[in-house]
Amino acid sequence: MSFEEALKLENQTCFAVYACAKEITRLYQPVLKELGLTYTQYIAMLALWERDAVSVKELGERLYLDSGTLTPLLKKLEAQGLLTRARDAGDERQLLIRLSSAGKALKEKALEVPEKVFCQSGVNVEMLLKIRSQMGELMTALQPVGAADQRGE
Amino acid sequence: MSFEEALKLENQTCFAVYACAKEITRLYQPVLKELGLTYTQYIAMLALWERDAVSVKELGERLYLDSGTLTPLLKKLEAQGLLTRARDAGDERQLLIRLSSAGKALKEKALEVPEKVFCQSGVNVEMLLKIRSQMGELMTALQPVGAADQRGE
DNA sequence: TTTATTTTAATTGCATACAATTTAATTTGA
DNA sequence: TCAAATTAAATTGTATGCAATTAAAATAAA
Repeated sequence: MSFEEALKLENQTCFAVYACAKEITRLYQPVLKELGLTYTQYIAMLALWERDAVSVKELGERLYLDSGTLTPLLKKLEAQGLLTRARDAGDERQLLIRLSSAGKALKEKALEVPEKVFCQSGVNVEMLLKIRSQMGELMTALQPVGAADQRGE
Repeated sequence: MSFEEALKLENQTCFAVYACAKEITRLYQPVLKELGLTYTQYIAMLALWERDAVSVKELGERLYLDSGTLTPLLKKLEAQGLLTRARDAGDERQLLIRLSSAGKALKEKALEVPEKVFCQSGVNVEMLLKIRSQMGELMTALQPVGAADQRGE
């Protein structure tokens, strides 16, 4: 591919992924609105439904988000009564996020989200699974770059 | 897959794409910093290098961005001297975006961006092409949903 | 122990994103 | 023609997203 071709928008894999990510969150939006959640709030709740009483740091590592994003987001979820934020008694640096009963209860309503979104999309299961595995491959291919610093390389 | 499994973070294709998109822009960031551009500004310039003197609307359709995002972004690029913003004489509603000589000249420096980013990533060409075509498929599968309104369905 | 370093969140500042509304210009229709 | 509807940007308001800095707490090291 020529340098010229390499700059065309339609040839950018980065743009394809970027555009898809936005389109996907757009698809979720109306469904999540029924739960009173934004997309980012939804994935935060997904993480908490899997593992409760975690620190902001752990949550951030799982969601690839830092405290700059999570602190205000978690404050909003706290204001909605879905979770509590309290310092860890053993290590006051850490803030433990715990689901409230309302937060746990919301999971029941969320159970139908994946199917609803899937039905609204024109995607079949095979494509979905293929994409997920491919994104996983891509992520592991990209991650070492940033992770090298942490390992001191 | 059970409803329970369907809510696990690692099973979310949406999250996989969302996380990859962020990781990709992170990868571009240091390379684009040398050009004085953010990722979104970069894809806007890519579009303009392909076709100059376009309206905000046309640019928005190609980038999947609306005027709420583009107006401030284009004002910044104008302030950097990369483009001009002027109403279309034929239709005063439209704002025509035109590259300045500096904006056109920047393309030369940008020619090496794709390769630089590619080399920094641990991705091979095959994976890249496969992902791009898959994202294209996904986009067309998702687009009809939103596009139906425009077609009046 | 007591200072230096590290760790964890919060904060600050900047740049998106996008829904909803507003404004100005153009086109449609009665 | 001229009011109604439509279109294109800009604006407003809310919610991310992240780099960089700050503050507080814990750990390491001298």
